[in-house]
Order: sequence, then structure tokens, then C-alpha cells
Amino acid sequence: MDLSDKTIERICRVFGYLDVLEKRGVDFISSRDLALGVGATEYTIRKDISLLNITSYTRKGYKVEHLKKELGKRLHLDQKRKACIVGLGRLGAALLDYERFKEDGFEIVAGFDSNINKLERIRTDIEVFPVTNMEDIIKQKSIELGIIAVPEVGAQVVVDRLISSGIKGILNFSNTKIIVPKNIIYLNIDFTSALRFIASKFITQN
Amino acid sequence: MDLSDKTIERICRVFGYLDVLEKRGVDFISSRDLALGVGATEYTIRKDISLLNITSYTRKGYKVEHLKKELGKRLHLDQKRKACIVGLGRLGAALLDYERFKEDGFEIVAGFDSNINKLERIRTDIEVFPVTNMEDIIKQKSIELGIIAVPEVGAQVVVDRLISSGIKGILNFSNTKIIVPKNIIYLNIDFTSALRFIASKFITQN
DNA sequence: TTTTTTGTGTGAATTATTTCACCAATATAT
DNA sequence: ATATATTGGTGAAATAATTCACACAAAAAA
Repeated sequence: MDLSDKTIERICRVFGYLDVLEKRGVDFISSRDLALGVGATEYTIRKDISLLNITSYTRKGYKVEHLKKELGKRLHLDQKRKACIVGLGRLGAALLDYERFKEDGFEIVAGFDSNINKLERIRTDIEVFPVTNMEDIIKQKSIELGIIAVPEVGAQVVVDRLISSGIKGILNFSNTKIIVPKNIIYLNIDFTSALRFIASKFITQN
Repeated sequence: MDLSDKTIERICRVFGYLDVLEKRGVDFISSRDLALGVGATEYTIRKDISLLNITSYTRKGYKVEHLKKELGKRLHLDQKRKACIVGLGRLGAALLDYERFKEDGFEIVAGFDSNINKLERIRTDIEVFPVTNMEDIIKQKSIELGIIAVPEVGAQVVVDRLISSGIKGILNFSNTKIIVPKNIIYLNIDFTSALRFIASKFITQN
């Protein structure tokens, strides 16, 4: 299969929206409503879905349950994934207890920080460890995802260690530039860039 | 001017990288190195910059200071913006004290929560208020940006009130679907979708 | 049952974005 | 001073992504 990142990204959002609809007890949803729900057009949504060889067997729209299951299969979203947080400052600590992750199939099974005092002070149900133990814990618990919330510099070091521990994907909240081998899936979330994007459109807009 | 979102988004990242370079004391940077630094190609970067009618007056690359200033002017990133956080759970509280915002020209000047107890317990230098005061405070302090970190439902209500208070842009961390009039700049950051995007590429990758 | 409506599936057309190719200008080396 | 190497700027070409148009099937209405 060779889907574009844009398609994958949209489908991930669709998947999330289907989850909401399912919980709400909705049975069928049209491409139009799906598009509305995720901020896309009905054409793109239909094409995205058709690229995955999924087909609605009715003209009442897509069956929510069925579509979600099929999307999940195709994008491997149907299995639980274990993740860890590295860097337990305020953001890292908040992410450690971010309830949605669990519900959405991502289980945070470990937190790491270099500061022992921080580890002792932190109040959470999730096990926390000094970074020195990272490699062992990640291998032992077969953690696939690393979430990086270290404050400033040092992100690259963390990344290198995550990779050498066998992690498969990294979500980086630190704003430093990171280099990863291309077999590692990497995504950066940069709050400041997001705010800048918004602010840059303040005046330009008609 | 009519720049695509992709260009704007890239330029915002370039702007951030230039800031890093400036602090590091770098004088000149080539389009190639800029591209490397932000994860793009030299062609796109050159084209983006040229679309903004900015020109390097030397063949040693772009002058960091000059380029940053010019980008700042064009994208209105050269002025401080006031922002507020609505919803002071763990994530909201973490964002309230996220130091980078200040450095990057975004000043968080208020936090809001509906839970009075939470307001009393919270430890921060930033003023916090009950949501009932939102309209007044936002107008009084001329806050332009609203950052939404309310836990689940209720996001739309918050958005509506932000808009009626005259806010210009919204960064939404809640994962609920939000409707905004199109004169309001809106961006959603969805942690779960980000993790799903990463996970969905685990097997498919060669 | 027949007709009308609705909604998907998908090639083709359109539009957007990226990459290329190469000129011009400056910097560096000889 | 001259030659060589870099690097940006930019129209044109290539690629990618979106939108359109419409056939087709099912559902709803008549």
C-alpha cells in the first residue's frame, strides 16, 4: 500500500471521530457528515476510504462500526501500544496522566527523568524511573513509542537512547531539532509554531 | 499576499530555527542548511522566501538577523501577543507556566477555570480567574489568543465565549469537534491523532 | 412495483505544490 | 586580476492532491 501522509493523517482523525460516533450510538455516517466532523471535504474522505479498498455495502452511508474496524485493521490501530514519557517536568507529568491515551489504545507504562528528586516527588500511578534505566525498562516492557518532553537541550541524547533501546516511534514535544534514522517514525509537536501559525494569519485574513 | 498554509507553516518553523541560530551567534545560513534544520528541501525554502519578496544580498547564504526580521515583518511575528488558557487541569496548568511562550513572544496573561477550588489550589505567577469573568478580562487585557485545554465536553461553549469576547485565534488541545466562524483562526492539536499517525506507519514502512 | 432520491466509488480534470534547471551575482581561490 | 565555486532567485516541468462528474446501487417514497 502506498498512502500519502495526508491521507494517513486524515484517516487517523476519521478513526477518532468514528470512535466518538460509536460511543454516541450512531450507526451510519455519510461521507459528507464525516468530512464535516473532521474538517475535510466529502470527496477527499471518500477517496481516502476507497484508497484503502474499504467499501460501504449500503447507500445509507458507512456503517460506523464496520468502517472503524476496517480502518483500524488497515492502519494497525486495532492493537494496544505501549508508550513511555521521557522528561517529567510539568508537561511530561501532565502527559503521564493524560487519561485519553488509555481510552484510545495507548498505554503509558513508564516515565523517565534524570532528576531523582523529581521522581520521588511525582504523584502518579504510573511507574517512574531514572533515565539511566531507560534501555532496560523499554526492552523489558516492549515499549514501542517514546514521548519526549525534556525541557531544552538534551533531546537528541534522549532520542539516541530511545532508538538504541529499540523504540519504533517518537513523538517530540521539545522544540529542538532532532535527527532520527528513517526507519524510526518521528513527529514533532511544536506549541510555539502552532501559535505563530495562528498569529501570522491575523492580519492577512480578509 | 496569498501564501498557502503549507508555506506559512514552514516559514513559522524557519522563523523559530532562525531564532535558535541567532542565539547561537550564527551570522549566515544557506537555504540548504535552513532546509536541513526544519526538515524541508532547499527548493521549497528558497521558493517560500522568494514568495515573500525577501532577498539575500550576498552569496554566503541569508543573513540570519536580517531574514528573521523580514520574516517577522511579513508574518506579523514581530509583535508580542497576549494569550490566555482556558481549563486548568494538568495540561492547562503546565501550559500556563510553559516558559518558552514568553521567550517566543507569546505572553500568557490569564488562566480560567470553572472550578473555584482549582483556582485556589493552583501555584503560578499568572493571574487565574473563574470562567464567569472571561469576557471582561479578555476585553480588558486585550487578549488575542485563546488556548483551550478543557477536559472533554464543554469546549464549544468555551469557544463561543472566547469569540464573543473578541478573541482572534484559538489553539485547541481538547479533542472535541469545534465550530468557529471563518474569521477566527483555529488550530487543533490532537495528541492521540499524532500517536495514531506514528503507530499507523509502524508496519507499512519498509 | 415503479419512481425518485440519496450516497458511494472512481476515472478524469483541475488545482496546488514541489522539484528542477539554469542564470546571475557574489565569494573564494589561484 | 582572473578563474572557479557557491548560492540565491525564479520560470518551467513534474508530481501530488483535490475536486468534479457521473455511473451505479440501494433506500425511500409514491
